[in-house]
Amino acid sequence: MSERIFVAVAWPYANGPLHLGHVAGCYLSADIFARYHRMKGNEVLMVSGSDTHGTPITIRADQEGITPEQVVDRYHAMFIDSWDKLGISFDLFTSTETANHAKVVHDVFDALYEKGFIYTDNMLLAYCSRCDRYLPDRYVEGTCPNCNNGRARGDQCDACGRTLDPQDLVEPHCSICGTTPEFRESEHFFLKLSAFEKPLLEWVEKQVHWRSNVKNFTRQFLRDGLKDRAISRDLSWGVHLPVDGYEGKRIYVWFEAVIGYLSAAVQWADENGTNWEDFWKDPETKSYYFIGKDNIPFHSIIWPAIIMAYDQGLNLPYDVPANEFLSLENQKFSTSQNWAVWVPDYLDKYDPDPLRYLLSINMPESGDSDFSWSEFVRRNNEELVATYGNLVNRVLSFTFRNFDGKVPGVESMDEVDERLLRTASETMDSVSDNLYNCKFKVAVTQAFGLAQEANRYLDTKAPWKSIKEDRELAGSSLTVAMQTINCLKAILYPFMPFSSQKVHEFLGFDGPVEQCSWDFDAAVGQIKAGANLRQPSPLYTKLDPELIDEEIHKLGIGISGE
RNA sequence: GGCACCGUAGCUCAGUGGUUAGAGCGGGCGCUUCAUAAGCGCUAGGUCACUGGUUCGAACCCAGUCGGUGCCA
Repeated sequence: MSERIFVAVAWPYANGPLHLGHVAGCYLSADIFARYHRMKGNEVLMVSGSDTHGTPITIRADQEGITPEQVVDRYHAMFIDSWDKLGISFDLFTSTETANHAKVVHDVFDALYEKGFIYTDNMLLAYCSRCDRYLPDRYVEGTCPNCNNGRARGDQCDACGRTLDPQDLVEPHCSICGTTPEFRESEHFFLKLSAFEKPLLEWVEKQVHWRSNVKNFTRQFLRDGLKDRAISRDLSWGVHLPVDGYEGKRIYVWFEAVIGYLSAAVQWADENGTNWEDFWKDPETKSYYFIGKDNIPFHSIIWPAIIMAYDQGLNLPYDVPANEFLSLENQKFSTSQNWAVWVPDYLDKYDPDPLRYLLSINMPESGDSDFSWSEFVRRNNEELVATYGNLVNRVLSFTFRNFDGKVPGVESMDEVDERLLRTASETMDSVSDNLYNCKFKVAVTQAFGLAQEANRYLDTKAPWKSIKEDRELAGSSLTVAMQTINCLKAILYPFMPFSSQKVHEFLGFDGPVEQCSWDFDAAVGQIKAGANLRQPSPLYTKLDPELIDEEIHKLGIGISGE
C-alpha cells in the first residue's frame, strides 16, 4: 500500500547565498523525509525554487549596476550547486521567473478576483522622486515618534520595538538616497483574508498531528484576527497583474511565491510527461510543507486561505513541520554582519555528511538549537568516526583481509547473534515510525544506538580471537555484523546518503543505494555467503581541532559568501 | 505593553504528573587490541532558573519573579 507524498520546501530568496540556518531550518529535514519515503517505496514529489521577486533584489541589482535577472541567475545557480553537493534531492528546483509560474499565478488571481476574494482599494504609499520608485516600508527611515530614535524604519523602530507606518516617522527619508519621500495615494488589490478566519480556525483545530509550536503560533495569529492584505505593489520587478490598466504594478511576492508550490508541480508534470493532479487533488496524497518558523503564518494561514478561496479541490497542507532557529556559536545568524557559515564555503572545505549528521541530531526541531564549530568537530570525531565509521571499517577490513574479500556466510547462530539481529529489525521499525512522524532527532539517535549495539556485539564475539580456533564461528559473527551494517546503511541513508552509497559499494553491491528498500529481511538476505566485497576505506576522516579557532575567527569579519 | 516559547549533569540536548530525573560526548577507573589510540564495561551524584500554590505525588499543572528568544499591537 504505497502512499503519495508531496514534499514542499520553502523558497529561498535569491539575493544571497544560503547559510547553515537555512539548511537546518527546512532543507535538510525535507530531504531526509523525501529520501525516507522514496526508500519505503512511496511516490514522492519534492519541489521548491528560487524566490526571485521583490525590492531587495532590484536594490541589489542597482547597487551592482546589473539587472535583477542577473542577480537572480547568479544565486539560483549557486543554490542548485549547493543542493547537488549537499545532497538535497529535489525532484524540481525551479524559480518564480518562469512563464509557467506566471500563468498559474494568473489563474489563481483571476479565479479569486472573479469570486470577489480579491478587490481593489486605495492606500497611501511612500514615493521617492529621486529614486523614481515607491518605497517598501522598511526603505523609509526617520525619527521614531515614540522614542526619538533617529534611525527608525517605516515598518518598525528597532530601538523601542514599536511597529510603525512610514507616515508616522518624523522627518522621513529614503534609505537609499536620503530624499524626503512624498506620500501618494495608490490603487491596489487586496486579498480578503478576513473571510477565512472562521474556516481556518476550524481547520487548524482539527490538525492534531501538527507540532505544538506550529499550532500555537497559528492559533495565536488567528486569535489576533485576520486582516485583508494588499497583494500588489508599485514595482517594476515581479509577476504582472492579469488585469488591464495596472502596468506599473506587480503582484506582491508573498501572494505569488506560495503559489510556486502549485506551479512547480505543474512544471514537473509537463517536463516528465505525467500529471500533477495526483499530487494535488487526490485526497489520499499527503502534502508536507518544510519551512522555518518565521514562515509559519504563510503556510498555515495565508496559503490555506488562498487554496480555500481558489476552491478547485486542491489539498490543504497535511502537515507544516516547521523547525525553529539555529544559532551560530550562541548568536543569531546575521547576514549583514557576516555572522554566518555559508553553505558554499562549507562545501569547499568539508564533506556534506558530517554536517548532515550534526544538523540531524541537533536539529532545531522542537526548540532553538546551536551550531558551534567545536560541536561539529566533536560530533564528527567522537561519534561519526568513532561509533559508526569505525564499526564499518573494523568489520569490513577484518573480513576482507581474512576471508579473501568474500562474505564468509553464517554457519550457525546463537542467542547473541539473534539478539543483535532482533535489535536491528526493531530499530528499522522504530526509526521508520519516527521518520514518518517527522521526528528526525530521535530517529537518528536510534540509528546510532544500533551502531553501538553492533560494537558491543563485536566485543562479545571477538572474531579476532575466535578466528584462531574456529574460523567458521568468526566468519558467522562477521557476517551477522555485516548484515547489521547493511541495515544501518539503509536507515542512515536519509541522513547521510553519500556515506551509505560508500557502504553499499564496500559490501560489494553495484548501482545506487537508493534502490534498496527499507526492509529488514532483504537487508539480511542480501549478505550472501561467497559474495565479493570491495576493499574498504574509512568512511569519515577525523577533523583537526585547530579548525575550530580558524573558523570562529572568520565569523563577523568582512563580507563573504559571494 | 500583550502573548508564545525557552531556561534540565562540564558540553550539546531528551524527557511534559507517578518507582532511586535520562542519552551522547567529555572526566575518572578497569578490560580489549579487529579498527581512524577506535571499541566495551563501570562510574560521575545535576537546588530539573527562582518563589509560592494545586495534588497522595510535579522537572512536567497553576500564579508570580528573573534571564533569553520570538511574534503581535
